[in-house]
Parts: sequence; structure tokens; C-alpha cells
Amino acid sequence: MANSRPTIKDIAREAGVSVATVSRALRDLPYVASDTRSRVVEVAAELEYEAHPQASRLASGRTWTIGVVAPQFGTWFPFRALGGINSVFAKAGYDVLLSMMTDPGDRLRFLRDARSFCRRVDGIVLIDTFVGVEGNAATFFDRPVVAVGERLEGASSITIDNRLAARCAVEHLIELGHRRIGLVAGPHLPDLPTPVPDERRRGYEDALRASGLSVDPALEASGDWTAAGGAAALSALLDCYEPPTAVFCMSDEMAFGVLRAAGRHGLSVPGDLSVIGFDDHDLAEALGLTTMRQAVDEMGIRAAATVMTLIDGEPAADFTWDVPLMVRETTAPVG
Amino acid sequence: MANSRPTIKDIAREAGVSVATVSRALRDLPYVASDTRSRVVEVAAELEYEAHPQASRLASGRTWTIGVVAPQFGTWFPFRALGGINSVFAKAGYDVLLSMMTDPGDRLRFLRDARSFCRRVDGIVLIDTFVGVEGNAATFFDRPVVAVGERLEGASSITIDNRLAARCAVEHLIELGHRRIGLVAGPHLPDLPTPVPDERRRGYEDALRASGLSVDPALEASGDWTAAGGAAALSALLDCYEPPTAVFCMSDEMAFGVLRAAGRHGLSVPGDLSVIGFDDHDLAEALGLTTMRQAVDEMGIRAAATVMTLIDGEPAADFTWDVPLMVRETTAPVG
DNA sequence: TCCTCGTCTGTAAACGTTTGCATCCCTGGG
DNA sequence: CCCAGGGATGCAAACGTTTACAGACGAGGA
Repeated sequence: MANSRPTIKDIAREAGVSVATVSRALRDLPYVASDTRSRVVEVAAELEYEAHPQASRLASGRTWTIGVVAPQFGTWFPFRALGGINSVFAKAGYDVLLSMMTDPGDRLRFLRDARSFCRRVDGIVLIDTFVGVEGNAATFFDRPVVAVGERLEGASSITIDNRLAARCAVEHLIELGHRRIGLVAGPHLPDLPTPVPDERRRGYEDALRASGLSVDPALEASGDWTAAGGAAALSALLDCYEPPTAVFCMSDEMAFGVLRAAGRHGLSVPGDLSVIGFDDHDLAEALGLTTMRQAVDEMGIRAAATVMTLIDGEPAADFTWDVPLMVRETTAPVG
Repeated sequence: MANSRPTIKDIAREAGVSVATVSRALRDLPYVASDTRSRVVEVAAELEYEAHPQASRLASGRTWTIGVVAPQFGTWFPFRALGGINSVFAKAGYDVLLSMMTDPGDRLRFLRDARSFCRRVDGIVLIDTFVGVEGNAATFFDRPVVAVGERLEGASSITIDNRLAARCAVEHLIELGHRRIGLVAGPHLPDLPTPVPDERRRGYEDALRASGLSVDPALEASGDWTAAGGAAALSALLDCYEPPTAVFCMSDEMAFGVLRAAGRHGLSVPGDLSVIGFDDHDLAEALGLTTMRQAVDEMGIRAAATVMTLIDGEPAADFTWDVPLMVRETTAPVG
């Protein structure tokens, strides 16, 4: 205990001023003479002083902490977003308090514990949680809230237009001359009320209808959001009386499974089958997968910046992110 | 401010006791009469009281927070570990404070900020950071430290035997009759002093030598730890005067690139080329990749449990995790 | 009867900041 | 020369807990 860290009192004594002046000087508040300030700063540096976080938080009411809620399932998207989010807050001097949801059912646990969680943060970032608060999110959590990948009343939302992006993907296939286009769909997970799969399905149908193509239920299979599911889905589609020449997958992971299954069925990609995914997964570029790019890290960065502006009292604003088509090597003109 | 959360004083007044008694009652300390305790608990529940975290932390000195340091690069391993770690701490009532390193150079920033980081946590978990503290980690950070995937003096380490696991992988290929076995190596990253690639290389060489095979530098190529790098590495190996019939990749991501490159070179896997990876990446099972399984989530769980025992004053202990061989569909007897 | 001991409870002093308020001093205008 | 005004500083009261210490009380032994 003898060599304990210096407190603000030590600085005050050493610099010959009061603790109030030290506090003001170190936080760049006005009404401090410039030579006093520099002396205090110097002494603080010399003694390697750093304010005790808990104490300043208790006194000021600010926690300088942001709560980030991320799902552990669906590993790729949230981790990427987390990286972007963290980089911003690290620079801005905020701590990041993490709350991960192990499975969709954890949403209930999170809602139950929400009050105590909020109590230790200045703001909240929700990543793809679909946590389903009723009413206004900002008043429910009693903190500024930003949601990434989902839309929430009372919160700023950083989203993409899933319907439009899906439509673009399918239009790419249509432009290549494909007429029978399969859909590898991600199902609704139990307890996870996300509109995303519905939106992407609508985009798929939009594209078909706009080109005068019919929507054939035989061309749709569920891929379970996993690569294994994607593989199974392709097998199902190939059993069709007239198999597709191209498939749109609602996620890259499912597309990877489709690519593998195609090889096992003796189909060459893109020669016999074109495949387009959705996400631009880490591995998509290296594996040559044509896909729709979700710039998740950028969205995370924007989310972090937004929650900080909300804390400063500015009004909420939504952002919709572009989803560019990344043409690579799994799509080609119909053979 | 009128409808602010109740404080311990409100509970005390309502229950007709002093704040000290409330504090003791709610924390299950001894010397509280059982009817007093139940009355306090009842009032607290009624008023939805929850202790102000900052205040109790200031008074007690315990932060009930664990700092987790994870690299943002190499996305798969740390995120998986994080999931395991978080699940344990969430149950135990600890907050998880996240510090991510954006690139290997960030290690220096982290070390510089380490003192203030430590100040807000009761213990630290390092995931694959190779942060390179000099001397004893526990005294450097002034907190209990557990390292996952790396060995650190003064810290508990949760690691695997990279050399042995690599040897097992290569022995699997040898048992299948392969004699020319390529190595797709991960390079040293600048500023990242990890012994892992060296250890895995040694394991590769161990296996060859133990079977009387020679170590041929022409059979080794760098895969850059990425799928794209893995693909390039295979191309290089195939330029060899006598190409390998099997390759061992130091990571699954590189192996995915190898699989793709094999297809482009007209080689069938495992018919013409056997491929074995390392990690058991999320996609490995679905893509049928034979690999060495790192049970990262389990390691994370163990790390979290260990840091809690260290906080309780028990001595440090290391754990070495088994790395089982997962035989799937990319390895077969030499053709 | 008196003393001791153990249980239960309350009082008040930390914990290390932030911040409202009072004070002092100096400058410039009348 | 006097006074107003504002910059610079200090004092002390929060902030909401935890905890050392002391006191009250009842039971049991000498």
C-alpha cells in the first residue's frame, strides 16, 4: 500500500494548488491560468498520475463506457463490426463493455438484465441482435442506442436495403442470361424475429417479376444459414425436374456449401452453374465468390461515431449503406 | 431527477434499518438476523434496487470487471475464444471490458496504455496477443493474467502443443502412404514475435525425420496466413520438379485456398492431392477439410475459470489442450 | 451478582473524484 | 479614486457505496 498510485491530492500538494484546480487543469476546463495548468500537467506526468476511473465516474455520473451487444452465433458479421466499433471508441477514450448473446434465447436474458447493463454505460450499440424491445428503444434503455443491421424505433439504425441488394444480385444473374434461378434461403431462426430473410426473398422475387420470369417454389430451398445447409439445399434444387442454371444464396457461408456441393455433383462453377452470395465474407474474395458486399467494418465505425453524437445530445439519424456487387469468378453467362 | 433510481439509503429508511445493515444483508455477509435480512431483501426487490456499480467499486476496490485483449486480425480464433470467455463471466457476474488490437503494431499502444487498462479490471485474459511484456506478467500488469494460445511468464497459460499437433497431422499423411509432403507455412508477421510457426514447422520436420524422409526446402512455401496466400503457395509447390502428393497447411484458411487452387490446376482432392489443415475453422467441417482441431471455445472457458481462481488467490497453473485429428474428406491414401 | 463473549446493529469515516459557491485580486472605465 | 466585472483559485459538499469500530443486548459460567 505504500507505493500506491498517486491521487489528485498528491498532485495538488506537489504543485502547490488545490485539488479543484488540479481537476480543472487536467480536464482542460476554463478558468485556469496557463502557467498553473502547465505546472500541474508537469507534476502529473512526473508522478505518472491517472485519475481513478471509478471515482471520477461516481462523481461525474459519466461512465465513459459504451455497451456493445453482439450475438455469438453468426460469428462473422458481429466480429467484424466489433472491430470497427472498437477502433473508434479506443481513440475517443471510451471503454467498450461487451455483452454477448450465446443463442437467440439469450435475448430474453439480456432484456431482463438490461437495466443494470444500462447503468454502467453512456450509450449502447446493438449488432444484429433483434432484441425486440417494445416501444421506444432510447427510453426503454434510458440511454442513446444505435443498432447495426437492424431497425429499431427510437434508435439510430445503420442498415442496408436488403430487398434492393438481393434484387441487384438476382438481376446480375438475369443479365448474364439466366432464366432458371434458384434461391438458397436462410430460414427464420426460432425466437429471432428478423425481417432479413423475408426482405431478401422479396428482392429475389422483385428481380424475377421485373424481367417477366415466374416465381417457382420448386426453385427455392432452405440453407439453414450454414455451409452444410447450403450444400444440402443445392442437392435439393438439383432434384428439380428442371434444375436451375444459377443460384442466389442469402449468405456467403451457404454459398460456400453450394460451391462444394456443385463440385460433388460434377457441376463446374461457373460453367454449369453460376453462384452468387451475400455478405462478402472474409473468405469470399480468396475463393472467388461473386457476392454482394456488406461493408461491416465501415458500418461499425459509423455506429460508434453515431452513438457519440447522440451522447452529445444531437438528434438520432439513420444511415443506409450501399451494397455493391462484387463480380468475381462464380458467375458467368448461361452456357 | 425525481424518479431517479433508489439508493441504499432509500432501502434503509423503508426497511427501518441502517445503510450498513442493508449493505451487509444484500451481500449475504454474516451478522445479520435472518428476519432483518429477509425484510431488507423484500424491500429492495420491491423498489427494484440495484447497487450503483461505480460507487461500490470505489468503496470496495473490486471492479468486478475482467479485461480481455483480443487481436482484430486473425478473426476466427479470438472471436471464438471470446464467446467462451464471455459466457463464463456473464454467469459469474463479471463485466467484460474489451481491448482489441487493430494490427500487430497496436501491441505497443496496448503496452503503453496497460497501466490505465489494469486499473479498471480485476484480472486480464490475453488471447493470442504475443504482447511481449518483459519480466513477470502478473507483476507487470499488477493483476492476475491468463494467456490463451501463448505462453507468458507469470501468467497462467492455456495452450496447445503446436509441435506435437503438427507432427500428428503430418504422420496422418505418412500413414496414408504419402512420401512427398508439402508444407504451406504461415510466415512471421512483422512485430509479432510468436513462436507458433516455428513450432509447427518443427513438428512437420519431426514427422518426416521419424519416418526416414528428408526435409526438402523445395516442398515448403509461404501461405501468408490467408486463403489467397494458400492458393499462391500451392501454385509454387506444383512448380516443383517433383510435386507433393499431400500438403500440410499451418491454418485452415490457407488450406481453403489450397483446395481452390488445386481445383484450378485440375487436381482432384483427395484423389490427386491430400490436404490437411490446422484449427478446425467454422467452415472446415462443411467443406470436408481434414484438420487438427483446436477447441478454442473450450480454451476460452477454461481461461475465464482460471482467471477467477487466480483472483481468489490460488496459484497459477498451466493447461495444455489436446488437438485431436479430425479425419474428413480431403485426405486419402496416396494414389 | 458480575463478567465475558458472541450476535446484531448503528455511526461515521473512508474511497478519489467533480463541482457549486465564495473569495481574492487585478484591470479598466467613470 | 472608486467601483464593477471577470479571471483565477480554494473550500467543502456531494456522489453511493463499503467497512472499521463501538455499542447494545442476551445468554451462560463463575
